[in-house]
Amino acid sequence: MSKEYFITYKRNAAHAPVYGYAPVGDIDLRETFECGQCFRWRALNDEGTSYVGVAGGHAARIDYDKKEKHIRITEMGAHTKPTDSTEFWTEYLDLDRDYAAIKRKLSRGDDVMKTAIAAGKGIRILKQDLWETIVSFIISQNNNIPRIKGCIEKLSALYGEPIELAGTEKNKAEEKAILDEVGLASNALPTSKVLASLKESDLAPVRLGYRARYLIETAKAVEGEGLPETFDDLNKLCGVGPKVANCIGLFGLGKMDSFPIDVWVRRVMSRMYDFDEGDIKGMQAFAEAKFGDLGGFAQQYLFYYIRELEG
DNA sequence: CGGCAGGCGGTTA
DNA sequence: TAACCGCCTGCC
Repeated sequence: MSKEYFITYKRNAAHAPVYGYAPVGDIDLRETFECGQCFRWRALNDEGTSYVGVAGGHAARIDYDKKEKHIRITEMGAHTKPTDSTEFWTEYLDLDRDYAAIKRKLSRGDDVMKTAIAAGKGIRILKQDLWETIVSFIISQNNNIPRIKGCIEKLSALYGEPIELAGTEKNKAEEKAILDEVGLASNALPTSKVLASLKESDLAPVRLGYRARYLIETAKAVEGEGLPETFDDLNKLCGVGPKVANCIGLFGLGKMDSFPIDVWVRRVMSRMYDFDEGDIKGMQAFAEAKFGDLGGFAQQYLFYYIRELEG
C-alpha cells in the first residue's frame, strides 16, 4: 500500500489556519513539478519539499511537511476569477484520483513500467488551464526548458493580467520578494483576447522566434472559434502538431489516454521497449494497445525516468 | 564556428 | 502521406 498524505489549505488574506483537508495518494512535489508538464513552478530548497508557482491566475507556495505528511498550500495571490481555492487546487493537483491503483495496473506484468514508476512514483498529472497549456506547449516546441521558462515569464510580465497578492502590505512585499527571487512574474499568462490583438513585433522582447506568429494565429483562432475540445481541433491550431496536441490534451483537457512522443520518449521507448527511434507510429500504436486510458500516466513515468537517467 | 533543444509548417515526389 | 528542410534563439 502506498503512503497516505494529507493536504491542508491556508490563505494569507484571512490568516485562516486551515479551510480544507483532503486525503490524497502519493505525491512528490519535485517529481510533479519537474516531470515536464509545467513551467511556472520553482523549488525553494534543495530537498524539493517547497515550491512556489503560478497557475490559472493563482500564485501559491506549497510545502511538504515530512513529519506530518502534509502538503500545505499557501495562496499568495488572490485569483482574478472567482474560483473556490479548495476546488481549484484539488482539481489542479488531481487529488481525487487514486494513483496507487494506476501504478498497480501499469506495473502488472511490465518490468519496464515497474522501473519507470519507481523513479517517479510521486508524479501527479496536473490539470491545467486549457489556454495556458496551449500557450505553454506552443512555446515548448524545438526549444529547451530554461528558455521556455524565460519566454513564459517575459510574456506574462509584459501582457498578462497582474495577480493581486494577498494579505497585509507586509505579506504582499514578502510574496513579491519570493516570486522575484525565483524569477516568476506576478502575472497570469496573457489571455487569447490580448494575444490576438498583438502584432509579431509586439512580441519581439519575449524572444519567441518563429513561435510568436504561431501564438498570435492560435489566439485569433480561439477568439473566433472558441477553445478546442478534441485532438482534431487542437491539431488545426497553428503551431500545434501531434506532439504538442497530445501534451495539451493530456495536461489541459484531461484526456488521460494521450501519449505525447518527444525525443525523450523516443529515446526511452527504444532503450526499454526495443523500438527503432524513428518509429513514432509504432510507439503510438503500442501505447494505445498496452496503456490504453492510462497512456498519459505511462508517458510521464517513462519521461521522468529517462530524464533522471540521461537528462 | 556548427550542433542542438521536449516539433512544426511548407514543399516536394 | 511520407520524407525532407529551414527555422528564432541562446548556449555549448
